[in-house]
Amino acid sequence: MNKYRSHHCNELRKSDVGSKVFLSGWINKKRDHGNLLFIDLRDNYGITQCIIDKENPNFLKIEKIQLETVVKFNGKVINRTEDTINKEIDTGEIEVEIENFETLGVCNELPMPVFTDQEYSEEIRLKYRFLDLRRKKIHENIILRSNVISFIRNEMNKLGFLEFQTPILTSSSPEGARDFLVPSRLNPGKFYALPQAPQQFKQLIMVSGFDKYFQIAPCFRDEDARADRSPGEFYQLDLEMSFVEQEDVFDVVEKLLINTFKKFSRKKLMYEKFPKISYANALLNYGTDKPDLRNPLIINDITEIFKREDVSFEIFKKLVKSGSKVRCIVTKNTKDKPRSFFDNIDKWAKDQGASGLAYFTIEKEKDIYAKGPIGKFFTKDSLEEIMKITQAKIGDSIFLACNTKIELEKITAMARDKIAKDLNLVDENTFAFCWIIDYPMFEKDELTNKIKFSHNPFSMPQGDIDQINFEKPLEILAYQYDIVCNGVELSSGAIRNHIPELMYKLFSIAGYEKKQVNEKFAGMINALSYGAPPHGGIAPGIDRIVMLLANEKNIREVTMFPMNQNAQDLMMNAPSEVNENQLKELNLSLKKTKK
RNA sequence: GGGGGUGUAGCUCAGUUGGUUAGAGCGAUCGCCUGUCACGCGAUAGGUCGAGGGUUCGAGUCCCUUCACUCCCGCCA
Repeated sequence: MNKYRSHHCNELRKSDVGSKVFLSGWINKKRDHGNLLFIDLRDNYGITQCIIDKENPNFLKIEKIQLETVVKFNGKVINRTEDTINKEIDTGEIEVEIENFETLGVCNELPMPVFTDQEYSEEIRLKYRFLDLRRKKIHENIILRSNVISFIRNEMNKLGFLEFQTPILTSSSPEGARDFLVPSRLNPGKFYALPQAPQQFKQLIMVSGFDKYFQIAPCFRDEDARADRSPGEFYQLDLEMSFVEQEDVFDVVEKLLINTFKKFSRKKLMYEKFPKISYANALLNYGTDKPDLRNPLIINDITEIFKREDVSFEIFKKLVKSGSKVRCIVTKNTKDKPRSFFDNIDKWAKDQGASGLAYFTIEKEKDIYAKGPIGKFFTKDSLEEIMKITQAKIGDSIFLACNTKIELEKITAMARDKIAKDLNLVDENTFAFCWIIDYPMFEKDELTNKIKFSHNPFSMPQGDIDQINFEKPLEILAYQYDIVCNGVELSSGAIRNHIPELMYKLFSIAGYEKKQVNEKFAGMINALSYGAPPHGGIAPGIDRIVMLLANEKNIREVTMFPMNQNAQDLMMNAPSEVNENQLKELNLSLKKTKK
């Protein structure tokens, strides 16, 4: 038995009544009745109520102890009377009668209270993160994170994956996000980069013959923060497998995620087998490549309707003639919704910078007709055609917008969320996973008009290699895939291109000469020339998985020591200035900045 | 880099149309209280109203500039 505690603070029960114990923990709360004092003593495991009265010579001293002081109490476990039992806590049937005490860690006046349900500014929470982390909700989130990670690690081991560490100091790569750079003392003027992901290393592990690899890998990207994106660093379950096709990766990850989500959440899973949606269809039907499938609304293209003779909605017809498209969202059985419902959505769309959302409702008296401001422009036949394309029924309403493809995707995606919210269509108690597949290998940079890799330059293009038409690079699809859950992008992965000649070819389309590829991806391109197995993998984001499981909207709620939006650690004062000597050793000098 | 929101006591917030000495709860300090579990009661201390400038007889409140935090866009192979 150690000198600090015989039991932790969530251990004593009725059966312990009468025994002498000693507990250590934080003073969570005092209730001082003047001649009788209740103290809630808290540790990682729970709370035990301790009690002392003025008969005890220590009473006055204990009465003065500040909240959050760390103390050790010696005492006797006593029974609580029936009417004083606290059912809220596990130790609520007993209490500890304090005999004497020892202060183990003093506490100054607190900059923020620990025991309250109040929200505080992030600034104060991050500066005093060690106090913030004592609070129940976030304390439990961090424990959840630990449990999720060890569960995943265990599952991966069971599946025969080997866990390896890869370098943190590596080389900068030209593709992707901005790198964090680390100057090299021994190589003046040269820099390491922190890895954006262990991408090349995990492929090299496959070339080295290890067959199945995983790692809970830190990834570093110098990009601006969002609620679901930490600045600087985050963690991925990085995994890679040899001799696999896309479906083999899907099998492993799908089972792993289903097991994990079933174990750590009570929410329902909408699909036990993740639906697969092509990138092109995702953009068409949801307006985004990270659709929230809890939302049942679907976007349809009805451009063709506006080429018909019997449709007289001239504004749209004119735009369609000049290349615009028309897409629509059907809402089920909304014919009796008040006018304000429709107008609010139209007004909302205008607030988003769109030209609004036109709408009509399909009704039937003798014949089918459209009711609403633009209803008169549609004939019975054209409405029947719309109903065929969109699966709309009588009593349903149709919201439509006309614009270029990209603008339409943007506004319809937002409208889909907005309308579902207004109609309360999203079941918050559900997880809806899906795969997004068939990503294009290349895309056109809107600014420069140049062809660039749309995702991972190491992905394998689809189809027979001899048959690929490199003249039309934008039509080449890749074995590249994402997992999306509730509209959150959880991971992306690919079957890799392990054929050097094909790699050079694809890089040349994106504007890289063979020499550049050899320089920038030296380790990997070289390795692929010495017997590389076909391989592929994926990397689900750990932080976002825990965020979903903890039902949090902000990634800092599941991160122990996060940085703020400006990538500063307010507790550790990072980043900070360094002294002249350090700079000199690194062969660096600082430009004078205006201040 | 751009747009929105917020900034008043240690913490969370209120503060009307610009008008007397800027308030409350929690926390702190002091006093009373033997069954509370958000204990109760009374008192005291605690303020550069984020900062700077302007309008005005008068600014927490209106205007301009600026800073911090946050959400979003850009960015995130």
